Amino acid sequence: MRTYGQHCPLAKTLDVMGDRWSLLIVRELMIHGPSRYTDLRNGLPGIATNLLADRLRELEQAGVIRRDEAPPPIATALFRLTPRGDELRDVVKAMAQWGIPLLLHALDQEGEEFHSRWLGSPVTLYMTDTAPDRPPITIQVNTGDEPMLIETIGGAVRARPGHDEHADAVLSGPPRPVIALITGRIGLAEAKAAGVGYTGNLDALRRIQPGVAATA
Amino acid sequence: MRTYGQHCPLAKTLDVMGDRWSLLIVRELMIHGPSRYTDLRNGLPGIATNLLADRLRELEQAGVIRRDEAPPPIATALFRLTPRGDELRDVVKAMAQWGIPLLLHALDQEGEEFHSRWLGSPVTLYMTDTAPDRPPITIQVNTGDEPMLIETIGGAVRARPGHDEHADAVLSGPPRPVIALITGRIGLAEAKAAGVGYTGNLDALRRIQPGVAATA
DNA sequence: CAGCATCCGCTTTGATACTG
DNA sequence: CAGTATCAAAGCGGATGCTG
Repeated sequence: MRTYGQHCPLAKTLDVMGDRWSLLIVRELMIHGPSRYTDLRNGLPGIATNLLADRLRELEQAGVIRRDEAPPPIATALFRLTPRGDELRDVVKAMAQWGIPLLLHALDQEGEEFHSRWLGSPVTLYMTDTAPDRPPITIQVNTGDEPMLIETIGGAVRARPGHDEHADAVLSGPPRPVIALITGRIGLAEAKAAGVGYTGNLDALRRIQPGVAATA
Repeated sequence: MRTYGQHCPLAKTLDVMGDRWSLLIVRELMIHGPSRYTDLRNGLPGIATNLLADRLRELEQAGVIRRDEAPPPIATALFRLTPRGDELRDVVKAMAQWGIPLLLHALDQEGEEFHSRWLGSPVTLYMTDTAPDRPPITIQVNTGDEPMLIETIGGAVRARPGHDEHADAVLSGPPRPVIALITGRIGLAEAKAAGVGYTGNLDALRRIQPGVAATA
């Protein structure tokens, strides 16, 4: 293993998690929960198969993930985060937050080929339900190629394709201002000016945006 | 530039900051402020000179750092974080926090060659003065090869070699439990059992430990 | 087919030497 | 001091093949 050889906590973390793909593997496990080798492969387009195997070994050795062999009859191994691996959530969140402007900028650049499912990463990585004890909420988002639902579930926030007649709020408009509004980069007024329409109660949105930092 | 090609804010951040040394350069600028090329080189033992030059170019292009040419007479360029670069503080902090156990583990392993100056990274990266409006505090730490002072200054926390007769508190003992106590991994009772002695008021310590997360 | 290991060409990194 | 130039070694991406 190549290390920085520095007695610094940041350098130590990079010694373990600084290799290419490592943090993205952790992201996959955070978003989707325990996953098979192939699930990870599908979620990480471009990774070489040997690299994925290498990384999984290294992360297991570092105590970040665990490989659970499934029971003998059916059986394919499942990879899941250890508690120690789950503690990387703050790291992933901080990096995801920093990346939101890059994401918005990329949307401006790369033509019109936006897929609604891309909402998944910003939402799941970046948002937390700050009031998990209150009734769950659902926000429907109409942007891009298919409607998406943003839902709270057990303190976390998920996004999945779908629609719901009884959503607490409905957002519609071009991807860029919609994402900027969702992630709190712009306010409602600015979003409206950029073509975002909504119905329902947007307090629901405020509940799942960062700000209060309910992680601690 | 090699990118992951994913529409995910984490992947976008890694596209920019995921290369080897990049985050450590940012760390140097966070700890020491605007720095010359040689200062960075000294703070990053092992980096190849061409890599440092490459990274500085890339980070400048990404808007993370700025290169300020000094005025014509004297003159050597200074590198400093842009506001956008300074926003990486949460990322660095989260990674540093995750790395504390690795640091402690490394101290157990690597013989007795501990240098007190290594306190610098954990302290500066990991701690924040949660009460910057109150009078500054000073904690003297006697561990390793030379006494260190931990001081609050303008909301930040620094560590530097030195001693102060009038420090608010004095900690003494073996490096491992001292660091664990400082970073809040263990409590006072456990630290005492591990050979840590103290005089003065340890409330000062509590003021600069994480917990309340005064970053937002 | 899932879960790798192997081989190969390319890119990135590391160590050192050299220059304005 | 602040880099550039050079070259070997390591890491990575892609394809392929092997094993249950």
